Amino acid sequence: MKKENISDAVIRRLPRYYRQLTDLCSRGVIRISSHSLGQEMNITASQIRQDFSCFGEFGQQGYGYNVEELRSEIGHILGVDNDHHLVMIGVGNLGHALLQGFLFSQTGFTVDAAFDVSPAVIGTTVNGVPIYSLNDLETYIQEHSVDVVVLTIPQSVAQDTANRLMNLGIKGFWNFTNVELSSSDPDVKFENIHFADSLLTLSYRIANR
Amino acid sequence: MKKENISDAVIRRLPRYYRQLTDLCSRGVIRISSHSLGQEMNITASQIRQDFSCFGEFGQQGYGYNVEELRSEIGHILGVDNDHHLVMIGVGNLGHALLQGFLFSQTGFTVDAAFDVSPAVIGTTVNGVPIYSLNDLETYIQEHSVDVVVLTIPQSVAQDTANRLMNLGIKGFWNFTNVELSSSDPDVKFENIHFADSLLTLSYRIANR
DNA sequence: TAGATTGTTAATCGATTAACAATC
DNA sequence: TAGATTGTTAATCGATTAACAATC
Repeated sequence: MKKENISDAVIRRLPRYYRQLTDLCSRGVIRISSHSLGQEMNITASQIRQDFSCFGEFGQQGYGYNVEELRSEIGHILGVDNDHHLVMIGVGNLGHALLQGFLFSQTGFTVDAAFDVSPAVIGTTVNGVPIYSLNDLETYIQEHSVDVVVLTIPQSVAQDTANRLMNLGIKGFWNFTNVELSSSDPDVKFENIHFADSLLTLSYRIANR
Repeated sequence: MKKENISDAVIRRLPRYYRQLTDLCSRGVIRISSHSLGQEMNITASQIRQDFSCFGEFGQQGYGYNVEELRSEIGHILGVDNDHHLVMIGVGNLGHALLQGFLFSQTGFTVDAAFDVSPAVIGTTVNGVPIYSLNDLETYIQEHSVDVVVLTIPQSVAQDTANRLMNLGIKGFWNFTNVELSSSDPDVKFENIHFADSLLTLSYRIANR
């Protein structure tokens, strides 16, 4: 039975399922049961069936799940075939590294442009992505369809820049600044990568085993 | 009452508390109640008191918490004053960006060395951190105390490299490869930064609001 | 003292796990 | 058909929230 409200915990497991299924595909596995999938992922079979059942009926009794079909269903749920468009704000070391190394296309995103304040990079291209002046942001956003912005800018300007982008109608933020961004509009979504938080939890766990 | 088993959910909130308290400190706030802290962080006062009570009694009835003191207590719990030592494996775009931009010292870590296979970077220094050949890994680890390694290497060599490091006794992995690493030793801790997983959850949420 | 706020116990809520009828 | 495995309902477990006596 499809559910109305999907919990955050379920959503966060979806990319892991997708990753595991992609791996199974590449290993040539055709079908898999919730039990075997659970063994590989350290998740109970019950949870797997519960999770999938939030979105539909993808399996077959007595058989299990077709790997390729299930992968494609979960990809669809995650929106990898939605042709999302993205621009990057801030092309410092980290922004540069993402443009060079992160496979945006594998998650269904196209990077159309990047913006920075430094004359040294404005007008150049990184991995095929043109870098414009942050002064041209308003014009650009009004003329293009942008689903998500990546914030790879200094902490100090994070909330201000986010506000500027929200005023332009941006509703998806992939936030790499170590700042908790917020909005009064519940339709605006923030996804944070907090490096420091992550390393601190590791610090805690190596000190408390 | 101090608890024996701290749940993962609590641990993951600690760095956020630490961040918020650092901010309060810098704003000159001296004391705060669980209620006001909760308002600022969008957490119930109950949860805050529950969380803190896992580790001790840091507040005072009728007063609340001393911001600076509480910050220091939580920092101590997280291990920021433990003088953890860290080496980086793989100095590509991302490794480079982290060495240049991430403030390791703010989380109590010292980066002593980095390793790579590329002759172009071996022997050089990035932000004061010497880059050695991956061939010298064994010797180095045996001669130095290393608490955590950062894995910023290609997916394809992730698990093998991790195994090699585990054999050398490394028990803390900050893993930036999009691979689920595992170990049979429960004392080995992995903390993953899965960029793709993060962006996919954002993709899901902008498509389903 | 009176008001505020803690730490903790009890109640509620939600998520995970177990069980099982349905059925391929 | 018999065995396997699903989707779903019920039971359990754990985490969050509410309530309150203790006390600064």
